Amino acid sequence: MPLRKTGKMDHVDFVTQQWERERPDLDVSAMGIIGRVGRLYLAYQAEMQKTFQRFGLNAAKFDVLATLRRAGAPHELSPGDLLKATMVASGTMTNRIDRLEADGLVRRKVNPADSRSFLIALTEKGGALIDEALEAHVATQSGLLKGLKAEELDQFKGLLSKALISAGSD
Amino acid sequence: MPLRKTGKMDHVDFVTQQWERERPDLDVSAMGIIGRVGRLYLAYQAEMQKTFQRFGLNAAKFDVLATLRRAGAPHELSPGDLLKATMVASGTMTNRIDRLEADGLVRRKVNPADSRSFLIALTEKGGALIDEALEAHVATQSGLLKGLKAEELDQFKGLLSKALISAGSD
DNA sequence: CAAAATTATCTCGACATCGAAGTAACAATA
DNA sequence: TATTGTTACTTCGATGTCGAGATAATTTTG
Repeated sequence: MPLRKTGKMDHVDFVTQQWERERPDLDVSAMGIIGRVGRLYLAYQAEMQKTFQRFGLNAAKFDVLATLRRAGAPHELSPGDLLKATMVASGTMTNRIDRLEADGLVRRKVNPADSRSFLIALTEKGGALIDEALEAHVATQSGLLKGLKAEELDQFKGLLSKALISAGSD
Repeated sequence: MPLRKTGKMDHVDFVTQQWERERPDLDVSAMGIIGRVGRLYLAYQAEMQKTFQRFGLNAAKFDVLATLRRAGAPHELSPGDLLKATMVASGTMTNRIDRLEADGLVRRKVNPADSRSFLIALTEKGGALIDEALEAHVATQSGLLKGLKAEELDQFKGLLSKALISAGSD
């Protein structure tokens, strides 16, 4: 008789329970945490993507525009700077810049200090768009967390930081 | 003068601080949580991928094999069942099954109940591999969380569940 | 029972990503 | 200054994903 997902069990509970039946020799308790982090990440991505789409953007484009914007005036960074900030591969960044340039949201300027490089600069259009999209984005993010009280958010943030350290990140 | 990441500030703190300087009108507190969930997800993925690679797998293949394994004997599901369990698009699942079949880890069997469909079955090789890989995987997951005490893990799981509900998932 | 609607899977083109190799410019050294 | 090494970015082939449309089988309806 196969297990069924019932009542208030979420998907991660269901999977964990399946494993406990099939491999009772294994301790799958960590999966309850890590699985939920994964589900939460996907839920956040899906919701934030809707916001990006309202502005003709996706997460990749938003990422680059936002990095330029929060770098401060004159909103110019080299591809290498953007690489470090966004943690993508080099070819990926070239591609992202190409597409943003095609959209007229950034432009490649000569880098007087180093002609192997460029300065990627927000255009006027790009700056206006990211400022507007950002406002919607932070509203979306606040909405995603509105079910948690201030005290819970503090606790949550603390545990996330601890978990990041435990995972060897940051 | 650009901000610098210093001392025990993590990346998310750095980004948040940049935004507070550039857009002090916005409340970016939610970003501190959602950003950390993202970083944590990436850290987990990177580490778990190393385990998969030791067995010649990636997350996509592991996902399918594990779904078949935990479904219980006879370890057969239709592509549609796998679709529902793994939340990928239909073409993605076809591709995953093709590759696993090429590796000799699953095979397509006729579905006596419905000839539009198939049964995707673990081969002996696939079953042995996923059983072995799973043991390594749960060990990896436990290791990722070893910096948290049992009480913290309980709290964390509870907050993750609340956050999932708040995000409208599960 | 035949026609229409639904369902299950596959096909295929578009797109994003990675990362190794290529190109060009800069920096260090003799 | 000529050589050698390093750095910055781009190119390009492989891979994975999505999702709309195609195909074939099943189920529902008249």
